[in-house]
Amino acid sequence: MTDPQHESAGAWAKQYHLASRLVMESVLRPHDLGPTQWYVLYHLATVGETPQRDLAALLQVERATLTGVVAALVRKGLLVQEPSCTDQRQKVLRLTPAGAALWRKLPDPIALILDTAFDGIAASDVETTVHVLRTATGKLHDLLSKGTP
Amino acid sequence: MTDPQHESAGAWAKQYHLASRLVMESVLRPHDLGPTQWYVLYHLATVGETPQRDLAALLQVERATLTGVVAALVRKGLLVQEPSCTDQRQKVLRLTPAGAALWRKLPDPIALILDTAFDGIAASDVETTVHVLRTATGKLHDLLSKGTP
DNA sequence: CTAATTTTGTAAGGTGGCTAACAAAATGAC
DNA sequence: GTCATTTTGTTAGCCACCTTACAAAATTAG
Repeated sequence: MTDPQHESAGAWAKQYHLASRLVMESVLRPHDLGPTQWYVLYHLATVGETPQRDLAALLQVERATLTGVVAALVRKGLLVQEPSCTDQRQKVLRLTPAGAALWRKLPDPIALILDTAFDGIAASDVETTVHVLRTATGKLHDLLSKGTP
Repeated sequence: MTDPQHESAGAWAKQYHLASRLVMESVLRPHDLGPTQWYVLYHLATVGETPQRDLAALLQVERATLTGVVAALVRKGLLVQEPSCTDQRQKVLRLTPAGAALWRKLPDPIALILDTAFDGIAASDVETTVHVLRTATGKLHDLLSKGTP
């Protein structure tokens, strides 16, 4: 899906993203977790029990997507999903002991990626990159909201 | 899937990538094409008939993935897949007249994305961005090839 | 020439993303 | 208090990508 004719910052953002996802997947594969599954565990382990609704917003995935990811983790016995006592529509997610134990053994793929990827690159250049990509992303979102009212 | 704790250049590459894919999908949706399908048409329209094997390498997708994409386009009558006369394992892909006609009517989503996203950003900043992302991507690939021999 | 190996495409099954339609619970209007 | 609306999660169906395993054709070894 790379496009040799249009080689540009756009293509490189994609290349970087794919490479970092490959690293993440290769780190997590031995533990039988996908990247999104890891993010869910990460959040529950560091922040504690969380309503599923909030998690969808935090991870920026659709409710329906999270349903599937959570179902996979519940199937593996790593977390439980129980109805909130104050609002019976909501479900609260919490690590099981097995989930917490797994988390303790898990490497941190994000730290590995950042340490590897930006090692030796000037901080100011990284800042410029973040700024350019953030600006570009904003413009694309503007286009989307204008183009599709 | 964004990760507020680790918000960094890593997350922004992803954000940009997702935004550009959304733009591409919204441009192509009226024509009932997905991004990868568009890239296949793009290549066949600008370069001419191509062995499926080569196309997989050019688009950087797995052979198995391309099988599905090509099948969808064949189903729509936009291209044909015929065995090579010199090597009967290979299949050569070529636009049909219908595919060529559709291509002529199609907008160029890549041009739209690049024009929108990087408009008004200093060329030197874009160059820095490309350099940082390319370097970071290279380091991640190094890690992958060393880590998994 | 035959037998082993490599190359090419396909099939099956999983992940993770989306939308749309739905049911149940909570909330607001009146 | 009842009825309409909003919120929450699930289901079902689609897309694009992956890996593994396979079959058929081509190439290489002997």
